Amino acid sequence: MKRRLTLADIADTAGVSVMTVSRVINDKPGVSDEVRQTILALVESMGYRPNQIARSLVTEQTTSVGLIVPDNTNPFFAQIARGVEDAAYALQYSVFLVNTVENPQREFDALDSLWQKDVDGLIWCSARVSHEVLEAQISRFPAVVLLNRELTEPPCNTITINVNDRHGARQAVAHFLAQGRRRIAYLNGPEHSVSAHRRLEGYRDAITEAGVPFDEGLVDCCLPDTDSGYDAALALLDRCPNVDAILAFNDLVAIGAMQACQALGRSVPQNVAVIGFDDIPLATIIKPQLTTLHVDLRHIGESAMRALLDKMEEAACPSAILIEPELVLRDSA
Amino acid sequence: MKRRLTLADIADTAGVSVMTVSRVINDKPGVSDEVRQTILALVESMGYRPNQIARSLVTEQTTSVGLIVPDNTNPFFAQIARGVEDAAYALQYSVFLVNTVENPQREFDALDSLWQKDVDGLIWCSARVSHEVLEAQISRFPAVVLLNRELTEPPCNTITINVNDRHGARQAVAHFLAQGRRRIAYLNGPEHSVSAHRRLEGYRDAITEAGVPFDEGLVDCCLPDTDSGYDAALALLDRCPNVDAILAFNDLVAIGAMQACQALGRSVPQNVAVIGFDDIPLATIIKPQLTTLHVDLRHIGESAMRALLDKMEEAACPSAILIEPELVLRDSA
DNA sequence: TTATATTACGTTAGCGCTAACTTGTCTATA
DNA sequence: TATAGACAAGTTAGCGCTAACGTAATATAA
Repeated sequence: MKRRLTLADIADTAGVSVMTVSRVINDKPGVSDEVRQTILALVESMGYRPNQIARSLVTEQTTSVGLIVPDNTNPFFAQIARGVEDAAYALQYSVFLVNTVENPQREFDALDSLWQKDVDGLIWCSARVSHEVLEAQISRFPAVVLLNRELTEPPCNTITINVNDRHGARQAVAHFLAQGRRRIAYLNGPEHSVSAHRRLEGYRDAITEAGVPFDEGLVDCCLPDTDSGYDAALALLDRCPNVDAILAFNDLVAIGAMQACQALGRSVPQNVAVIGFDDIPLATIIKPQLTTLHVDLRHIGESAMRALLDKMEEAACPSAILIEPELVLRDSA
Repeated sequence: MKRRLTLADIADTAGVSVMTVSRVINDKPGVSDEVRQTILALVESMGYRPNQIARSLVTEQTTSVGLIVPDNTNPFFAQIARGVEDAAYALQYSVFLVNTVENPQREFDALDSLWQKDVDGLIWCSARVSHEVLEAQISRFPAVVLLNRELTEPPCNTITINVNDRHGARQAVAHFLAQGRRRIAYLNGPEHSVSAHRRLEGYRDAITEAGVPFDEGLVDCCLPDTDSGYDAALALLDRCPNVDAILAFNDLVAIGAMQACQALGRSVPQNVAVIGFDDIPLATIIKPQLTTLHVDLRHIGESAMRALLDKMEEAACPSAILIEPELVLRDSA
């Protein structure tokens, strides 16, 4: 690796001062067209690229953002990450990806490290920390987009993006009820997940409003993956054999639940109807195809990145975005 | 956001020079235990964290690496990314994630941007660029791990990690042959993929060595996703209705192929046996469960990151790692 | 005792860049 | 001709940190 070219190298060969080159590089006024062309040609032929580190030190901008997700192999977050990265590329930003793997220590370390790296903004998905920690951390960053987390008093530098989980869960339950199903179970997600709480609320409200008594035994928690969904559904069907519908926290849990039904000889949707959440690509790949609440995850990722940039440019008022999920009827319900 | 604390702030309140604080922060000798403890306590209570940007400018190290993948939503790369990030976390490094989406311009821009960000190393998956461009780019970085790409004269700063694609494809074909199948098709991946070429070689060699004539009509290319696999398989089965086995470039293509078989009324594995490649989580989720060549992707990601760090620390000799895939028999073949 | 090493600091300079100010030149206007 | 204004540069300083060197005080050796 040869020594990196600096502004001074270009300036020397062009016979001008570093500032003149800097002005050209940053497309700023105060340089004649003639000199500008000369320098531009030199930059091209010598292959000069500004050192972002040095630039960052003085401008206090790094053109990079942090993206915190629980697990990038979860298709839900993979799609969001893809959307964020696509938008970041278009906006000339770089993305630090960090997994928390549902581990508080690692989430904390992630925040610390991103802060030390001086990111211009942070997209924080499914923060599991307490309210106080959340606010304290947010205040350390210039701008933050919070996904799947509400804030009673959102700071100026923050945007929240939430899926209308309550409404989504209600739609699913309404669909079950319309089919005449009454023993409707809910396999919920992680205990500290905000989405999980909201979906549970929607489920309970829809059930009770329809005059069906809420039965704690029909609700259980599990991790948001296929295996956990499988285990939880197995236990559920053992405990309450007359269940005729399962709403799942997300598509992965729904798929696990369908597999459990099949393993127990219950056919889907005849004996047990299943509805998932998110509409990940897998939903149309498995058989029976999964009825689910569609959310355009890639779009959410892109919006998150673009909204973050807006906040970075002018930390105006706080703002909240609510995404409406849409029930997509397929084969499982 | 309040002003960031600097070394000088700590030094002032401690009544020492910045260098003394710097020595303590970096755990270097030349400070008495007493002063060291005082400063450590101050750092703790004031919540000081060094500014990585400033540190990077002088040390020319950023403790961050770049990870280039075609598409992070592809489970193959998602698993690898997860492995890389896990190892990076353990090693106190941060990871820039960049997608190329099979777009040469974007791949080029990604490299440029990572270079400007001064990453300490680069993990480059499935590089699609020409040999010359590859070598030129590698020479710009302190250390590079190349995944799925071979190098005739690997530079000192490079490690290549490859899956033994030829052997994998041979195993699959051998399994088909042992079952008495003779009309064995191969749905290959992207044209510029090195893995695709190697798997094709393994397929052809195994076929011809068994005395079965190689038939070009039984080979086709497609993008490495389910939809493309579906379309390609549909066309294939239309062209050559007597196909009795399909080897797919990867699991996603294999799943698309299975769906195409089902759509055409061909049962898997009775009429057509299917074998995939990679063993992504999906392989055990779909029905029939996919027989495939298992590769421990997460482990590859972790190894890549650790190997990269080794290279960064001492750019000794070049090295190459070869991963042996293992045929996992399930239901599809 | 004097010469030499060792320890525990402090001082200076500079990484590559940009913000803010200064200087010089040319032109337009009274 | 004098004078202000516009433009095209150059000069200076500093972002926060660390490498390299300097220095004073103490410890060790001859």
